[in-house]
Amino acid sequence: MKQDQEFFADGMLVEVLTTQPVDRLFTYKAPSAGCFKGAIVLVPFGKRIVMGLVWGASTEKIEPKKIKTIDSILEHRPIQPELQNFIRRVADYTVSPLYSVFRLVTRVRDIAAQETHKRLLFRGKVPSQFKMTSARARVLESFDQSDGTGLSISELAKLAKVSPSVINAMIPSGCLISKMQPKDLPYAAVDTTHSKRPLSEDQARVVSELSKVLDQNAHSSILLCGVTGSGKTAVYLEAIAKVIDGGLQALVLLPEIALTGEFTERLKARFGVYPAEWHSGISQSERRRVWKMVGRGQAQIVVGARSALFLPFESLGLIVVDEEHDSSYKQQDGVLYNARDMAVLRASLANAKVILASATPSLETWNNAKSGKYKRFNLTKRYGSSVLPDIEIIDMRNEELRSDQWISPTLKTKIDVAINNSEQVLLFLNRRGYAPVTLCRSCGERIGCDFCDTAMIEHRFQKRLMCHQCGETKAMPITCPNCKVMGNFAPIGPGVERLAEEAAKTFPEASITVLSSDLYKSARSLKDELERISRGNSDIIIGTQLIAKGHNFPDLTVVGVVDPDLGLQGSDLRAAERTFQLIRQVSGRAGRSDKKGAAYLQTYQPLHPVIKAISEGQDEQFWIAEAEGRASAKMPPYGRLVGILISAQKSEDAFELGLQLAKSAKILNSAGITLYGPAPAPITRVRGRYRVRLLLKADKGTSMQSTVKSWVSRVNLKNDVRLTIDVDPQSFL
DNA sequence: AGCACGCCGACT
DNA sequence: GTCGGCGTGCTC
Repeated sequence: MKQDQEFFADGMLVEVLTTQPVDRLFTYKAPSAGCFKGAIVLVPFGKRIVMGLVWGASTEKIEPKKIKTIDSILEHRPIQPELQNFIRRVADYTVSPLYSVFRLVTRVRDIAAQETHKRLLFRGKVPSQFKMTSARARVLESFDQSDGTGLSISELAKLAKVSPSVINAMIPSGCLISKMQPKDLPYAAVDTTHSKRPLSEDQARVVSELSKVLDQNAHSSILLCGVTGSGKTAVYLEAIAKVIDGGLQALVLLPEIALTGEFTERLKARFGVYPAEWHSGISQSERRRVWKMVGRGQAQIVVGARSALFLPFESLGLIVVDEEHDSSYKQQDGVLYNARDMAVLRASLANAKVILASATPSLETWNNAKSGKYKRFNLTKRYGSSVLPDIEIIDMRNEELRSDQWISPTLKTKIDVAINNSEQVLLFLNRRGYAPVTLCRSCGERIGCDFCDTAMIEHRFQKRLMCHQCGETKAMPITCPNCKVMGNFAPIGPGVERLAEEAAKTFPEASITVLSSDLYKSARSLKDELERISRGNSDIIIGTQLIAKGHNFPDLTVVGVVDPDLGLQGSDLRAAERTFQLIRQVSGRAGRSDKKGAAYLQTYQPLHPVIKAISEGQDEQFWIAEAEGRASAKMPPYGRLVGILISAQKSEDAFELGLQLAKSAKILNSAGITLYGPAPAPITRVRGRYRVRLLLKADKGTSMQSTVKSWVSRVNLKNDVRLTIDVDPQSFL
């Protein structure tokens, strides 16, 4: 909800948060025209002019002659108190300096620049004696299909598939009108009545219950839980419609930018217009447009990645976090925040609603719903006539299979049947590349990365070895780096590329596609490939977790989970949960439209709780068991964790700091925090830097941040030693 | 982050 | 003498 801000007249003293890496506020004089709290300004700082945010009245006593005056105020409206509070709360929660969070808000080039203009065409009347040609007709037709906000000559030429000269020749006749327009245009208004689709009984029930919650004038968090194919999207699109009708803005977060294309088409079909998009694939000029329009309320729906959470909305009414359990919502560098949790925080500060949507919610969210903190709505049936796939276990202990093969005889017969019926098959293996390990047969040497403490993974399509930690590649060596024997290397274990090789031999008639993030240069080329597959141009699709994230293949009836045991290894806190979510999602890809599907899990551990829960459809039982395990160990969400990672060029330097911190563990203990470590990180070296870890654990109710901050600030970091604090860590590597 | 200041070693 | 290496400290 829009709010008016406090005003500071000429010469009044205000505190300003700058983008400069100094963890404090600075006092300035308000400019002659005055300024509002929340204004984005330019201020003199040392010898330079930097961007800043008017934080509030200054209470600091400082030498008057030191105080400088604010240079200028950006055209942009002052940011809402809600966003200012959000900046502060995110900084506190993640133990980051304020300026680093402020930088997430202003990470747009040229927002300080003056508004520029460009020439755009609009539709005019066709004069009576106008000579119509097929090219000219195409131009007018393309125009009528556009959203009416104006097109440049080159855009129109591209749409109508004509040369720009055709268009230029049409302008004098008056059927196209050329006008100078501000470069950053408002987004076309959403029409919430554009195309209401019929909802199933199940969906209609949830929409009507949800509406009651949306009508309340208070913040609330909602878990929208529904099996794959139950139509969660259709439900939350109606929630968005309701919020837009109420004059507020909506933000939809997606975990993967590859999904935005399909999603924006869906919004266009429902609301008649494309939404504003915000993610790393968007051009600088489009970013600036989104940023400005969001602040004026002229972008009603924004679809984006986690960073969209920091946009300066004029009046935010709803945030939807789709696939809320997805681990990519956790930012892995800079400010380490979880976009799902911060979405809930921002919605509460903005007095807005938040909908967390998932077929397989995170244990955190599941627990919040159970305790009543979140309202939970369930979609229990698949939309239309489609039914959930059968899930069967293939007990690998009873299958005869060579050690360099991974498609069991049982799975092979299922695939044969599907292909004979012209149906599609999906083989899921969460491992990129050809083989995860390459060994020398003569001496047993494992080819490792020169900069990290990890194995190099063979990528046969690129004909290179690749490090999945740092991205470094090198050619396959000719001789063994250890024993110098020539060309005697053995690939160990499967990757998707190797599985594809086996599939090609086993099913010589089938057309096979491999989907793996490293095989596509852009989101665009991946999207094209997904569309090609949807049209049925592939019999067998082999993919990593990329394919688990919501893309529909209508002819897909058989899903083979090649190695479901893979994710269960390792000591990761969330290994079971993540494996459950991943296999559940992948299995759900089988059988849409009107064809029943089946998923097969090739496991050596058919009695493992995760495998059993999935095959027996006991989702709730799984959560209950997982919750019990975590609660008894006081692990999240029933306890709190903060990870500390120290890295340095020299292993001793990192350890020295770790030990120094451990010496002052007393202040942690008296605040109810237990310290574990220091210990070498599981991956001890990444990009040539040695890593040492510490882990802090406390009871659920404990607020750890301020204690951790003062504990860490007691030590100073020398030369190249770096320390990061990770609140609610998700990875412990 | 950037920039000035300042305290050392190596050079025209 | 004085040029420039980069450790230290400051920015309203």
